[in-house]
Amino acid sequence: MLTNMSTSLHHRAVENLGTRIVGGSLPAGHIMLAEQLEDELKVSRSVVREAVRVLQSLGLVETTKRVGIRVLPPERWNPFDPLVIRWRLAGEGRGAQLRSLAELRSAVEPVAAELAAANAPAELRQELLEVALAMRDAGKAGDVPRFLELDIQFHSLLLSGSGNEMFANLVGQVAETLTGRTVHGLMPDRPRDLTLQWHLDVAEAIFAGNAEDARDAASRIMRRTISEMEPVWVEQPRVFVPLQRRRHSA
Amino acid sequence: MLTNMSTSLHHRAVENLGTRIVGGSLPAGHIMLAEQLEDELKVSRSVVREAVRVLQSLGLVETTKRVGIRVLPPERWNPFDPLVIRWRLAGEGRGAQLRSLAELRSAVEPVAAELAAANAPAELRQELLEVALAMRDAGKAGDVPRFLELDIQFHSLLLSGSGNEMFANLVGQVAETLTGRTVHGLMPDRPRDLTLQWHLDVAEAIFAGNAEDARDAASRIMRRTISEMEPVWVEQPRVFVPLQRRRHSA
DNA sequence: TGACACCGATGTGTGCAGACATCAATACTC
DNA sequence: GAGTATTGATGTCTGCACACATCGGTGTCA
Repeated sequence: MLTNMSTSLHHRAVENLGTRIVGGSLPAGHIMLAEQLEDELKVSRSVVREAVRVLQSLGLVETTKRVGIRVLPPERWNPFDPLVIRWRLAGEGRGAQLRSLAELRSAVEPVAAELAAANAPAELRQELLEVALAMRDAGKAGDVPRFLELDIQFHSLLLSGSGNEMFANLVGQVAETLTGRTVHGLMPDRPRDLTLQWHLDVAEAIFAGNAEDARDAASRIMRRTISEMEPVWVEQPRVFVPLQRRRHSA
Repeated sequence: MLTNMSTSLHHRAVENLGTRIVGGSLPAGHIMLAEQLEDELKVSRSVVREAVRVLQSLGLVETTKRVGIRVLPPERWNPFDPLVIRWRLAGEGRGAQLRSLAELRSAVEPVAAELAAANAPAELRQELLEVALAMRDAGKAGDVPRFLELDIQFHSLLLSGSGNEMFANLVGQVAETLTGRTVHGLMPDRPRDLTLQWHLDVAEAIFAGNAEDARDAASRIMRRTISEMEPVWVEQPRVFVPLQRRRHSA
């Protein structure tokens, strides 16, 4: 072992291969041999094997005896896995990934708001309201970093408050899109008054237990968000997978 | 090695541990030792280590030197992974899992319909229309198995037609909920006329490129679906995870 | 005497090397 | 062309060395 630093070899191997596959430099159909990977990554057989097993569970590769380790096409990847999402965001697929996430958000958040209005515990409703108020203050003051932080917190609370663990799990991805939007300079210098008001509307409706209003206000935020972000993914080709048989994975 | 049959040792090890963890017989915080797992599963270290690595990538366990392999609480599991979903559906969490999936569907399908109306290729729109018509026939004839098959095909086409790979990836899970609903005897002997009509409405709106109508009709289907399935998950406690820091996974 | 900081022993995951088993694609035989 | 043998890759097992977090003992100081 030559250079060991803070991250395990396994981790680095997964990261290396995952990035290259998702990034496209290892195209679908490309075949690698375990032994070749040992040489290339300068690690032992066990490290390679454990890494390949993980990539296999993500749907990035499959192994066949007498053939080797075959890179699978994107349709086979698990698009919900945090690793895959991160790798896509870091590479060529960034635009398409941001669009997918934004569309997913636009679908989920209104329903999450609806569920939160019906089910969220009292403290969470209270906190949501406070965050919305703080967002308004930070927004009107033009404090962009603070606003971003509160924005993430708001949408995290919303998703958690739904009581749906799948929704709650999207917190990380939503944070990613929100920061990405700011980093890409897609946010106006000072959040629009309407946006601030809609966030307050969501929080108040949830606080009051009004599911329909919460959903409608959240929908408005999502529509605005989508329209603001569209410039990022213009001309990203959509992929229509022609009714493939889904495996049970493995 | 005593009994080797059709599935690899690795696969069986993952399946064994995954089922037990998700099923609850290995509770959060429980600590296992690699050596102990070798004895228990009657496999070698390499098999155990590769299996543990996969479970780690799913968020089911974490490993710590000098401590062992620790089972993680459900909030840490990746709720979107097909394996985790399958294990949950097979065990105690079945009700809660079905609810989560149904809520996710109810969020996603209307947006998918909207996107399909705007983007789907012509052949897919055509096929969707034909399937909807066939559903009507099978429904009126009271042919339940045929109807289920077409229903799955309809919703699969809808999700694929959105051109969003995350939506498209939900096909398997949606099929699971649809069959589950039928198996659990939650379907009326003969699908309601309104349901059949709404499916046709969705197909026609998408065919005509009318996004709003497609979304509204899909929403109606989803509301009906939720209300029909609610009996399955009555009294399932919701979990509100209190603003936990999401790791970058690994 | 008691509390605390230090430090080494211990045990566990991590990584390595080499062997044999298994199985499917290919080549060969008839 | 069908059946069989070969071959080469992954699958599995094992013994070893290392890194390092934890625990317990020891020494110091108050």
